[in-house]
Amino acid sequence: MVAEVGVSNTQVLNGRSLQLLKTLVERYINDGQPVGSRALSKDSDLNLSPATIRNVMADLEDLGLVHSPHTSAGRVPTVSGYRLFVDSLLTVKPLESKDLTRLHQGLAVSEDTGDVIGVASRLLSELTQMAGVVTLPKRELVCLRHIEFLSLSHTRVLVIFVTNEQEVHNKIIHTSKVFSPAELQQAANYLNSIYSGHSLDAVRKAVVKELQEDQERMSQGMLDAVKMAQLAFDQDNKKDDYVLTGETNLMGFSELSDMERLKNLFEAFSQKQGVIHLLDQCMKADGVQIFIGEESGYRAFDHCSLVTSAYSVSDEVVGVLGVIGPTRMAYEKIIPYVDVTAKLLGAALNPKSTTPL
Amino acid sequence: MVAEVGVSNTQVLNGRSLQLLKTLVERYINDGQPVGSRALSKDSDLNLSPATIRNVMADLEDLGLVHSPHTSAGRVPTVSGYRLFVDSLLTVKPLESKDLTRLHQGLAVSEDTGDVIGVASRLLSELTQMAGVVTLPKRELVCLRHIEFLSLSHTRVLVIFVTNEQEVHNKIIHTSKVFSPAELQQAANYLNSIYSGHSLDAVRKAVVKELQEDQERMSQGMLDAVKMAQLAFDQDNKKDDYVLTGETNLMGFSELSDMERLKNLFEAFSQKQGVIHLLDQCMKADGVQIFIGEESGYRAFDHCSLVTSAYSVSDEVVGVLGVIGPTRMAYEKIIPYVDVTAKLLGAALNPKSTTPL
DNA sequence: CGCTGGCACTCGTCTTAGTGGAGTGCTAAT
DNA sequence: ATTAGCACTCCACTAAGACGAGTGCCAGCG
Repeated sequence: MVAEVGVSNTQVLNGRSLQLLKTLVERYINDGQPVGSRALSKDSDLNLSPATIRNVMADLEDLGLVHSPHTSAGRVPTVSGYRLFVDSLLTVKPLESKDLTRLHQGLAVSEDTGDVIGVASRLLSELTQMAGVVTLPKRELVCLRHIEFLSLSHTRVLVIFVTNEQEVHNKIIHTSKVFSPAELQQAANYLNSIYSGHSLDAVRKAVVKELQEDQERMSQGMLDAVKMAQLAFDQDNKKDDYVLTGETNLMGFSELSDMERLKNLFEAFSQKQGVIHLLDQCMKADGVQIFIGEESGYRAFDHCSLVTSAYSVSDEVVGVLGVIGPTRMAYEKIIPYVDVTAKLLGAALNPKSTTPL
Repeated sequence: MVAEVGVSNTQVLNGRSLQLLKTLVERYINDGQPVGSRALSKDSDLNLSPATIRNVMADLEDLGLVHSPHTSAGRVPTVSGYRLFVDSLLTVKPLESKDLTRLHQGLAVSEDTGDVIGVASRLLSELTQMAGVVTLPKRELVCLRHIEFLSLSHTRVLVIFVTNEQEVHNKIIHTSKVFSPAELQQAANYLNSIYSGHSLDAVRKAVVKELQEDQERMSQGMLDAVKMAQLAFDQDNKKDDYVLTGETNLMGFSELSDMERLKNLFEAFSQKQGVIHLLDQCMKADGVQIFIGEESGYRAFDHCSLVTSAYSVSDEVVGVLGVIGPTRMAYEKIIPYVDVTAKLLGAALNPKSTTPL
């Protein structure tokens, strides 16, 4: 049932030890109490006496997979223990059908709520009873549909652009000269005719190139338009961001009942950049990725785990979503939640049937 | 120094009792411990023995202004006690100059960060070390500057409209027939020419009126435009909302260290509607308003106080801002913070110099 | 050699009892 | 009206003891 697995230590764990580690982790995840040899003896179907189990536990402890809070307590999995568990021992439970339908109806492609990201985040937190997080799609991979300029006053121009299906972004730029509404309209028309349908990243690059190379063969109007486009799509136009929901769910967990910890965690949430960096790392790999406790490298997350998955639109990874909860979480249920949500969100964002502008 | 004040009770408190209540509240706010007769005797400059003070305290307790946690503890102000204190006894401290400059530079009118609301909220939480909240300006009092329609697919039309200086709103509507981009452009032009510069509320009313009365004398194009406008400005277009920052500051206070309470509070924050309703009540009155503890009527805020002030643009109240913290807060400092911030925010939002579109 | 029962030991948790201090209410005296 | 004095209450803290859970180790058994 459980294959043998080599660990960093030269020693090889046999199937029985792994089996025991597995039931230990499962049991600990269930009731949060350190689990003793007697309980383990009953829970596992190995028919071993508590004494034997104690010997095995001593080995596991030597390997750093479990840990005893104090002399006369049972064992608790360490981070390495959890890691081994999720990597090799975990038996993922399929999603319950009611949860699956819940996800489907929430992220139905027909919906044009304009806030699919928010919906996905709420679904994650609702289903898992922990915190759900979804990054906004990467703008490099987002395609421009329409751009518009509005004069505010003097040289202040409001740029509005629509991406993908229905996302609207806006930014104020300062132009070098004063434009009439008609000129702005013309510039927008020009840019729309050329760049509509291209990714923002591509547009940015093209704009830079044009300004370097083709200045002489462009009309003044075209030149103005391109210059404004450059201002509009300037680097950190819209900083990476994410939607986090269900933070309050985290306040129920005993491992986060320490106010200091909780405060640090919530501060990390509102400062965002740490979380963003963490999530960015998950963009690289496909499929479900997990950070357990201190693995994340951020002190605020020391007692939390993060289960993430990248989501893709037309086979291109555009963002990450995931669930944040205490290290002691039901990974076997959370993983499929995250996995399926990522896939459905990708599908919902797909520019599919709708005809281009 | 302290005037006599009638209370709901027929009995009238003399100056001495009030003086004592005042120092009691001040002292309690300072160190959070129930204050005893001996301490009060030393703190007040009345030169009374502890025994006398005890008699006064018994009176105050009968009036429900103070309360004893248990037999041998000092007294703690009740909600009524706090109320009397802030209404009649409080000596407001002027703002420290460094805080004043901080506010001025943060809300300097020249800034066009586009996020003055967020800045105001952050300033409030930063200066008070509690949570800052600022409602978005009321849309009824916000004036339309420009409207634009973009066809998404079939009958789905994206409406974008700009209000005041630089705020951009968007919404997707479903039209009854399919429009060409040119038709949409025409409709937008028509609406802009008529309604630009009017408040959203006025536009909504005018639209309804036109549809009822003047249908026959309008062209088909005008009719379509007005119908779309109606969809766009339909009632709860953009629900009232607010920006809340510094929630984590609240996690340090001992009166909110109970996880259950804290969770309720944070859930109220994320559900928003309760807070919105509370803040709406503050729109009516001008100047600083205070809700102490259970006065708010929301259980989640039972142990919190809310110090608010409406902010106005050109003498018209458009929103509310405030500070949320534990009931035991330094009102004499918080009040001026809120007061000044409201005034500066109003000034920063003023359409002043910028010429209309 | 692996497994098991037994036993002494450790340690956290809970209860109980005891002590000290802070602060009150009441009463009698000024 | 104010005050000093006194008995009383109640919380907070500490110490001690009982209990229970679980361990480590050892000796015996297949």
